[in-house]
Amino acid sequence: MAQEDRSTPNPREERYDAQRIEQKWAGRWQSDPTLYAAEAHPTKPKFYVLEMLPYPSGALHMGHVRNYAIGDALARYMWMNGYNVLHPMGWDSFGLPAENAAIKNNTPPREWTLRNIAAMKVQMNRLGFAYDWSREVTTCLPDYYRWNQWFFLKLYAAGLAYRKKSKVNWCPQCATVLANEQVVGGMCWRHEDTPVVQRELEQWFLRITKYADELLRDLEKLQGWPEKVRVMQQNWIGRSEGVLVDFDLGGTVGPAGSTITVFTTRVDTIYGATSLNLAPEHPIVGDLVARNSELRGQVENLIAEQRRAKEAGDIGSIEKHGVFTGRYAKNPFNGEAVPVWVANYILMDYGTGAIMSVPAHDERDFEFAQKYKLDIKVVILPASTDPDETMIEPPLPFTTMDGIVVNSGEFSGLGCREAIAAMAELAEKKRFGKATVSFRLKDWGISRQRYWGTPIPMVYCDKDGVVPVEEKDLPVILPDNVPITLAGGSPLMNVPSFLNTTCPKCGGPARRETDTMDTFVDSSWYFYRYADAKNDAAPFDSEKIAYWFPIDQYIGGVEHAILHLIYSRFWTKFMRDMGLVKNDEPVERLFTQGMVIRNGAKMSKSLGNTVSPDEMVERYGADATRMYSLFAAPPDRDLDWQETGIEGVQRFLGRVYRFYLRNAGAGKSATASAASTASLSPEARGIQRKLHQTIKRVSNDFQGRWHFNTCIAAIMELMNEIYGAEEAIASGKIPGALIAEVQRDVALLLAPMAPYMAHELWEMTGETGNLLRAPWPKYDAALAAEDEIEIPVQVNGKLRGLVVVAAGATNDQIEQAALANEKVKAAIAGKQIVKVIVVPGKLVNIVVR
RNA sequence: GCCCGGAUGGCGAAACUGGCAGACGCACGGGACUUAAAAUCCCGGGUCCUUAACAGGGCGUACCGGUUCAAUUCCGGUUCCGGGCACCA
Repeated sequence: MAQEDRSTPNPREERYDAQRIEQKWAGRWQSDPTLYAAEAHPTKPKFYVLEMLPYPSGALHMGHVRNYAIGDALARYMWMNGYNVLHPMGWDSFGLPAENAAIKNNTPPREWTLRNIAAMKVQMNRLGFAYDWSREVTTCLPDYYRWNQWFFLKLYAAGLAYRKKSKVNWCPQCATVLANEQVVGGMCWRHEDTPVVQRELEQWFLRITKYADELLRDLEKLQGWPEKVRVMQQNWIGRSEGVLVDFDLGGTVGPAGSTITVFTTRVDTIYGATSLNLAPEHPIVGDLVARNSELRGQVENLIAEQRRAKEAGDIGSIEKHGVFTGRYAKNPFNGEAVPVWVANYILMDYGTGAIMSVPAHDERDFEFAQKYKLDIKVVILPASTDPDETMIEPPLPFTTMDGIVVNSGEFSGLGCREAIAAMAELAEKKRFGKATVSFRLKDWGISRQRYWGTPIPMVYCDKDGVVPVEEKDLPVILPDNVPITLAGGSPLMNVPSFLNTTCPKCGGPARRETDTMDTFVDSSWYFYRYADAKNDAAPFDSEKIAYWFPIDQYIGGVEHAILHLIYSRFWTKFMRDMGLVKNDEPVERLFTQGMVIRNGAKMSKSLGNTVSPDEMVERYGADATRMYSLFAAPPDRDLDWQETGIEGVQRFLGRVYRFYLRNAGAGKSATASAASTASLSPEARGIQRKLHQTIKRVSNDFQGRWHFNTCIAAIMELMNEIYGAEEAIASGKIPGALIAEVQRDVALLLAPMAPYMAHELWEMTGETGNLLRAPWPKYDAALAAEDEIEIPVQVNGKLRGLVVVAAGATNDQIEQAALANEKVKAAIAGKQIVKVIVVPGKLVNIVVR
């Protein structure tokens, strides 16, 4: 084999060959499992950085790459800043797609899932993400899901898991139940075209509503979360304060009682109530219409209509109508009898399913009352300092809270807010009502009639009823070889060896629960398991949690702002109350990155605008792929993927690489060590200044707002300056020691964003130590400072000239220089100077007349 | 309807605290190197007007108005785009 001649540059060497470099380092990194291992450390500060774990669909998509590129950059930056970093990864690996795949390809869900995990792990490693794989969590394996079951038993024991028959959201495509949170505009969150229907089923619920108040209140603590997410959760919890008031129907009505309790946030308007409107599904409606078949039919129609509207997602826009029951109810405040109606715009699942209708002061009631010519009684007037003006009739409906109550007996003359308090007090005293709080948040239905999930560890015994599995008998193993169909009902019902068991109480024959858990249970606490992933005696050791928690930085898509993040918060609060953890909240700082889009639309298979990470890595390398995803837009904004953009980043990396190649051994050949600033040539001083300015900009962006696009731009500027100084380098005006310093620091600055390149460059400079443990470069403010600065001079706010002054010039000196400028002189010639504004170091504005 | 974002060249974007609008990159045009191409390196560029050219001037950050010596930035109003919530009583 011919030896290559070293005196002539080999063109293949000059080329930046991403594949060669990245394969080499990937091999080294994977052979050292301790490289990214985190351990509790006595002196180093800890930093737990976490990205949302993926569902193992089989391949990463660009959204993952962006998410993980951000997290990895941060993790590497923190390592280099001396932190003990925990940066784990895992797999949200239960869920329906595995069953669909099983049917389609005749592959068992477990096999399909584990194969996908293996494939995606290869992708992640190829991309160079620095995860501590010794802490890997795979939620579909018994060593994880047994703790789901364990937690379920604890929740059950605490009265926070309960079973009830209820109307549930059913997706015909998934053939299973959905939580309220998974219904998006009446459609299944997974099948945008499939309307969700209502079914009545026995379901397991978790009592998240017990924590509703705390979940709301603690949002205040989450100052490290995006405002947007906090507002979304606040809306979702939907707390509203109101008053319950009992209206008496007079005499016996039926099993559902003889009073109707309404919920209102505007009890101050109760003297204006002119009817009482019930949800069609309100239990008392049946009693009210029992003796009238015509009415019964009409109510049936209302129920059907409401259900249809709910399924179609357009409840909220249907025309209001209703039927009069022929009955009257007594307003306990003024003794008036008001007609009782059943109306299609009243919902059973909010408040009490019954309202008092106040047409004068509620838009919806107003619309309803107009249609049926019901009375409209004004009881609120505009507040005014002028008593005569107060009597002006407002345009109806008049819904303000800033009004004065009138025609309301003893309450007349009060402001709305005072009236609400006084009326609530009276209601409570006279025992026909009380102040209360209503939430939009509902308990979390976790039963799924599916195979590929955590079995709910409960048993049904004819003698003892519902009995929990004993802790020592966990895990309840999900059996293999289960025939999967998408017909209704859990596939586990057809597995006798699973279904038939013995009662933990009496030992007699019993049946297992065949429903499995919502996969959001898995993701509600997985990040705790990372802290102690191999523990087989407990979900985790509380001391390890105390060290690592809360998560310092969580990064993921905003699509999880409600579901995953509210369940996780709930789970943490429950674990805290159990005494397992000390933190009230799981996540200190949350970052939600923007979507990756292409041609202005979200990437999706149906649009055919997807970009494959594998293809990008193959064509441009992992570094270019990662770096482009950081460069193309600030991380919180949507990113429009453009093929030509990634080429630019690749070109830049090549440019950096060639700079090192051409100046190999710069440091060694240098005779002088770090030359003193005074002795540097102007060219060298320019490079030195730019280097320190660059370190400053990059460091600031990492610490502050994470605008990686601008820190990459800063490094590009530095390289442009270096290329511009090529002659000075060749002529020796720039000392080797300075070039070596640039090379060292640029390798470090690139390390979080382009780790392969950074490691290669680091090695090229002759360094042998682990780059991740090398300290992040420090800038010297004095070296970064400019000697002289260019100051724009404006005349009447318009740019008229530029003057160069020393960096420390006084305002007087700057002003003199500005007035001496020829262009400025011309612009102010013949005019009178009114004022001269000097902003030190920034600008001069001369105001003339 | 309510709440939250956003709007800057042909494109992605920058301007962090009210102080030169458009850094950096893409695409494009020109040049160097090459037999040629690729790669690489260098240069150019918001827009309109005046000019043979050198230059110079006007306009310009969605739109209208305000505050200020000075506004992409602050205030008031409007439009469009994206997201969340929605007969929630």
